[in-house]
Amino acid sequence: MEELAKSYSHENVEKGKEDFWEKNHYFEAMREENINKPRFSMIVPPPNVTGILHIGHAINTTIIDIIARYKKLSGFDVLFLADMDHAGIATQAKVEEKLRSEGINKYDIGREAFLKEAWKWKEEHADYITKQWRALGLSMDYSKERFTLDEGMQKAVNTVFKRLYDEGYIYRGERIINWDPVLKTALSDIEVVYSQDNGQFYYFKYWLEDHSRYLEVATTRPETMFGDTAVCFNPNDERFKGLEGKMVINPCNGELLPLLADRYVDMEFGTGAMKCTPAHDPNDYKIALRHKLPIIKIMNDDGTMNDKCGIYSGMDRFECRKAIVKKIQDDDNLIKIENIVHNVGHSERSHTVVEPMLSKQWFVKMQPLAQAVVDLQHEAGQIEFFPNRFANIFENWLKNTDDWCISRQLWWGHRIPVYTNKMTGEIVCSVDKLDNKQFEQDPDVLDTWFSSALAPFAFLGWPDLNNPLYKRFYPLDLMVTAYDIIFFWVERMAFQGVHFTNTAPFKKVYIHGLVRDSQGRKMSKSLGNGIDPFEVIQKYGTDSLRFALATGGTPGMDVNFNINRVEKAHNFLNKIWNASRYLLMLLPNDFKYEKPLKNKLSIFDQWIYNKYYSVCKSIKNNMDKYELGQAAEYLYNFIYNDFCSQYLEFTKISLKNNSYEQNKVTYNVLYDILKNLLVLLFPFAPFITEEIYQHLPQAKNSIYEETYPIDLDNNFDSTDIQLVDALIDAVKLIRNFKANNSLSPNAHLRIEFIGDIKDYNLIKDYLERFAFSEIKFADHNIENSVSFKVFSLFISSDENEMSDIIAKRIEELEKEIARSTKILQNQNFVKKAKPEIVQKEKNKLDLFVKELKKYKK
RNA sequence: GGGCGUUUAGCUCAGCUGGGAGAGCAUCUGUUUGACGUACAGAAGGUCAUAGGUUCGAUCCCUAUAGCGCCCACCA
Repeated sequence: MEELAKSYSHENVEKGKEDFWEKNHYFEAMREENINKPRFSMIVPPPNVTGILHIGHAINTTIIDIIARYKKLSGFDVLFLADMDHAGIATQAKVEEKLRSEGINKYDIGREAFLKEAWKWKEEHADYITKQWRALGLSMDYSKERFTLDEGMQKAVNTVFKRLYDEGYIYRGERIINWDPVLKTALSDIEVVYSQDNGQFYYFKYWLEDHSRYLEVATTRPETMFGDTAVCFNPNDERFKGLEGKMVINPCNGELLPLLADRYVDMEFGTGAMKCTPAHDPNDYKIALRHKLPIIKIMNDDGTMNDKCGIYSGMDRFECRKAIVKKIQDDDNLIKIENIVHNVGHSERSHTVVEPMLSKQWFVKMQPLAQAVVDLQHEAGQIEFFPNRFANIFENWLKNTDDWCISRQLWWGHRIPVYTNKMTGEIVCSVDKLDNKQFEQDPDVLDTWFSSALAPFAFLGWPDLNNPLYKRFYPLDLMVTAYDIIFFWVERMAFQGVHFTNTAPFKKVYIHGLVRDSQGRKMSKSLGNGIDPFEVIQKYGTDSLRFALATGGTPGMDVNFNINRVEKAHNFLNKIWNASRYLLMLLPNDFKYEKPLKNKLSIFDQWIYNKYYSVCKSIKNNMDKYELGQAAEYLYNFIYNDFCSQYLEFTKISLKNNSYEQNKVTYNVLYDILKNLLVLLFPFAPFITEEIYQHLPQAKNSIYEETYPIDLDNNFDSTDIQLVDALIDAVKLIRNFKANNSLSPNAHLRIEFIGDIKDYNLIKDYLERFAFSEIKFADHNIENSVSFKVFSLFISSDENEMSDIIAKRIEELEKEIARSTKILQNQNFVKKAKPEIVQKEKNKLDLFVKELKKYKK
């Protein structure tokens, strides 16, 4: 057997493992040998094919992968599906940019040629993403990889569209939408990001037609004044009594505007008089409908003013704002300019200021569809959120959401499957493509999220209900995603799933937080505080990054990424590496594992098994709750402290002193526990555990073929276990004592040990070795046999020193006794506290008193 | 305006059903102990944001307050 290298090198360990696993089909779901196992299914939130995976992807995929590997070793047939998103707007913007840099305008080459370019882009970037996935150590099923724009998805999307269209849930209508003048497309409400921007509030004079007086009207957007068709005030506003129906002069163009009263206007805000621009403000639009006002669009798609704006036509909207203010000022109609901070909507993608605009678009009528999800939640509680608080956020959104604008004025995406008959003008929605000689297809494409919403079922083969993948793995068992795409994705998957498959598309949703920098700031290019996961991997390895990400925080909470944590993880892995190396050095060449007989186990063996079994239980409990950080913490502490610091050290004594026959037991225990520790750690750090595993005697082809330890029998003599705990405490006390008294750590002390002694020699050796002290056992078989916890009596050769120490100890004991007595004298405590708590306290007091007696006799 | 989260050691964070406050890093002291100096042994460091309440008992439950952060809505 090849030996483990002297020191842990993540480069060597991680090289080639993904290939090995993949070649051996460990990542594939629905292999014949697994078909009788219970299933567990997840998909990765499809990353955009725009390119680079960031630390946010890393935490998301790491969580999913840990669960996938855990489930796999727990005996499930796991589907962890690889997929990517065509990311309409984002990708199109990138491709356009690339073409521009080559001096190509997309309109010159046309739609078809542009799409060819986009597909080329997709192929290149998909390759790169796959490489990154593999670097992150993901165990996705690549053989079933899907893309939101692949053939199957086209069919699914068109099927969904047509059904919603036929059922009246999709309609085309003219409404105020959010327009991105840079990308020249409509956006949905949630693609608009609001920020508190500095701005100006302009107060203008609106003269009455007869010039008898003027009204003050304030606006933040003077450039829209060409689109004004009224000035409004609240009907209860005394200031404007009797003015309704009169006309005022629009100071930007001299045209007359009616004054009208509408409840919408807030008397407290601004001047109480509001200009109404129906084509460029959703509220104004509603007012216009109520009062049948004309609706005038005054802007082009690129954010320049259109021909309704006289001399300003063709001017950029912000230039126009300045120009109009200047003109009004020159006309002496400017009253004042106030600096304000107000909420301004920006495009999520281009970051430009979004222009609300009247536009004919396709919409999904959300209320009935959303309500179906809410109803299902209430009836069956189908989707379980973790952490639970996100369930309310999820539901509130569904209850309040508006219609969803799904059409985008782009080329890259699912083209809307609606056609106009060129001859008859008839509108036809069709799943299959219609002949373009006879029919003209709607030029727009669908919002990317429209297709990714179908992912849970469409990626599994829907609408083919007989697809084996769909039959076996739908609905998904778990969806893992960050809270920032609950509205974009989780909600929409939910309503589409419920509508088309009559069930929630996933049973459970695990929501994790965002990764921030070590000071909790959002990572951003301008701050230069971004963490590139692949740089971290290069330096510390994937295993370390994974472990750090899994233990860095708690579910639902943002993680402040601290490189210290990765270093800690790396040191931890090094620790296991070396512990394993030590063990492999020990084991005889012909070692064959035999389950050690219980009655052959030493007190130390029993002790470690006991700790091991209980830690297994805690780990499994937490893994099942997806409390990965908690599970990893248990594992970390067990490996560092119980296994390495304590048990490995114990074995050094017995291995030195015992016969080969006895040592065989120790070898078996060591082997057994180490092997299972590798299995427990495997989900978090798959590479190093696989590497070590393959060096173990009797290793199978891969650690993948091991099973997660479960159903362990933990029936040991608690007295023996307490004894070892007591020994550990004793060593601590002695070391502590030496340090506090400026004695060298290996200074010899004579120690009297009080308690019922079983493995006399072992204990003696142990204490001599780890406490460097001679042991004298006093009161062998004294009256109580459980007093292992407290037994320390130090005897140094120096009598004075000794009395100091005893005095200190007595003081301590008296304090403890006082505390315990006080609690126990409280009748309410004795009456009302749980009996085991009371008993615990009594036992403690008992021990303290007994120890004190020893010193005082 | 509505909702949510958070406040624990110098820093980054754990703390699962209420029963003597934990880790890693940083700091200080010591150590060629049978794998590991990427280590080992130890020390120091906390009014668990504040004020009330419930309870025999509160970091944990309730109420208020404050700081920090997020989400939704949105006023021209």
